Amino acid sequence: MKKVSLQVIAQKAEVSMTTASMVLNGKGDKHKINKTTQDKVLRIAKELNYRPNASARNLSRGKTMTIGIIVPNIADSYYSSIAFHLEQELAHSEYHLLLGSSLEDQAKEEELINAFLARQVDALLVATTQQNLELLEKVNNSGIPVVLFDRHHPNSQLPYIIVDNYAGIKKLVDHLYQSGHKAIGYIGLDLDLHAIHERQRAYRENYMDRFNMQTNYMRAIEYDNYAESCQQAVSELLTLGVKAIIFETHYLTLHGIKQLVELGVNYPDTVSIASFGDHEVFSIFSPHITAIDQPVDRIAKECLKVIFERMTNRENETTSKIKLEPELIIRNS
Amino acid sequence: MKKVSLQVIAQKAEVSMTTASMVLNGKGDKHKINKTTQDKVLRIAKELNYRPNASARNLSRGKTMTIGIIVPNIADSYYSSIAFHLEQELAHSEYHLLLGSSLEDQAKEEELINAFLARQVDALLVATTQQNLELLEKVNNSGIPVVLFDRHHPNSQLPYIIVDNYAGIKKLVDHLYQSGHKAIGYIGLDLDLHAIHERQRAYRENYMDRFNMQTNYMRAIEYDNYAESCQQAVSELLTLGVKAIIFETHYLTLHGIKQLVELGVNYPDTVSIASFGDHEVFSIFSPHITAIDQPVDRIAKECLKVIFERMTNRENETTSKIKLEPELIIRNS
DNA sequence: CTGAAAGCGCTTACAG
DNA sequence: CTGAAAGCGCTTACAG
Repeated sequence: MKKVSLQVIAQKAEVSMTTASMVLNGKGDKHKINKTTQDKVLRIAKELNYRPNASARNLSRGKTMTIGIIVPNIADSYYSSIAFHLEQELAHSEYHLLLGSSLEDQAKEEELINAFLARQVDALLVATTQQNLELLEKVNNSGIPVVLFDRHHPNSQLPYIIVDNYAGIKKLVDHLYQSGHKAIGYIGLDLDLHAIHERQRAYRENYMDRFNMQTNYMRAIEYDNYAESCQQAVSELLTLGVKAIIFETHYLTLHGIKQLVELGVNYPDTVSIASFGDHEVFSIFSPHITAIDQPVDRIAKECLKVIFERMTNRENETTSKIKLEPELIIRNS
Repeated sequence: MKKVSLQVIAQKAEVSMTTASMVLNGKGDKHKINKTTQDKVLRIAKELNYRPNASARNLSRGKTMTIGIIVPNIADSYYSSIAFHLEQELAHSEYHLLLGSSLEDQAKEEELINAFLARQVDALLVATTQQNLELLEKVNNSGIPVVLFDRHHPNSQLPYIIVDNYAGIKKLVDHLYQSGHKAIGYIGLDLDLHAIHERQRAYRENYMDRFNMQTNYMRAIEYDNYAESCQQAVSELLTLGVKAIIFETHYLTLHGIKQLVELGVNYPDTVSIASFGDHEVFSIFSPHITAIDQPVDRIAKECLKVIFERMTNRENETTSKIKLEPELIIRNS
């Protein structure tokens, strides 16, 4: 498995590198190259197991056929399944994904953006911390398509694909209320993200304000040690006599359940629970957990659609802003 | 954000590209370049927000600072957390991960290997389908370090990091037996993987053979529709009067539980369950699930260690074969 | 201490 | 129909 270069192919086929290159790039017909010549080049390339050196190709084409994707945490099932769907969509293209986790950290995200740019990614997909929006806009304006997904900021002009966070929580609140619950708690994160603000606003407006609640059943906990904080918040709300709890993310739901189990509190008998964000296991363990489903496959598809549109029609500056309607899946929690 | 190249930096700093390049690569001192000159170059590069073009650098260095990782499915929590740990370990290096899912498919895996090679990855990490071992060995011998993880084949000379599959299942069998179970079922996959064979052999030798079991409580189901098949297998085993079930992977366990829940079969009262492969939720929902834990962080660390050793000491041809001892976590299932 | 120049392996206008 | 040659943006032996 010696490195076989275009030059080698050209020599063996007794043609110029130009010809070899054209044939191998499928431009043989376009350049009206002899069928026989084409076949010969192709055959030799195959025999020698020729793999064009992508670095060289990238350099001269100015394209790398790679898309950078930055998420808070690739170990999070939500993000990993988006990555999976992206990958599947790209499977029969020449594109590949370069992966990075920001851990919700501004500096780390910035590093990743810069590193990916240095690597000349053709596009950037980011579930952003929202703290590098300026940089991302510069990048986007400089010609490298940037698409935000999962999180965006209303003041930013960047294209995005998100789920309607407000609507999602509203559905949860309405569902619980209609099920007869008056004391509905909410456990969320204190992250400064628009998505989070929207979810919390939905809870406030559709529950607290609407029913003029006096007691504050809402908790916004620290992201850094959300596991324990979440469990503690559950206990607090329980003490306050809450009869239902909405969790802002699937992993908060998981930790909330953990606490209920540890406390021996029965759900939904003693307290109902509902999750923004579905999880594979919510329809496995008993009782099944009511949740807002975020359509990962659609998110992935739309992201790529926007990217490829922007990569082809440079003129088409229609900033695509897509807000998907999340679905309420009523189960028995 | 115009593209600023080395040339631009060199001009502004009034030095040659050679000098600029050396300084920016931290080789200024080595080449005894004037402190003042160095500062000037560095300052200008910073001002202009210089990002060296990685394609060009790759081409001339013959290195890409990227590691290809191929897993069966990045949406699988086990693989995504390995990817996460790899990424964290690499966070302060210049390395990044190029990601691919093979879906247990030989052709797809081969495509990924070839595509990654064309992209000149510096190393390849693969949880292989075991069907491209020859190719992988060629790659490895050609100087690009290949490390298998999670799966390997005894006949292959490739370095690997795996967990002791045999020991893992043995621990599960022994644990269940010591807990008083005589009728222990086993639900696994019919994939032709050494890891799988080892697990099944452990069950056969340490349970079936050892206790001379007449009835076959073992099921090896199709990977392609494992969800339904697994649920069906659970029902079958239950009918046979099995009092405990060992699941070969964490996702089989999940689907097994789903079936028990649907059937209204109580665990561990009616049937005990144990999982090869831990999962975040096993210690959340009640009852907690007894499982064999595969140390993802150690796997990630060892993979990189082997890779970097091989990348630095080309002579050191010690094929590293590491088998990690998996831990039995006894919970109440 | 610093620079001119070759080279990495492709692609692609240009010429014939 | 096909080729010679410039160029992509770096790195690095070599020379001084």
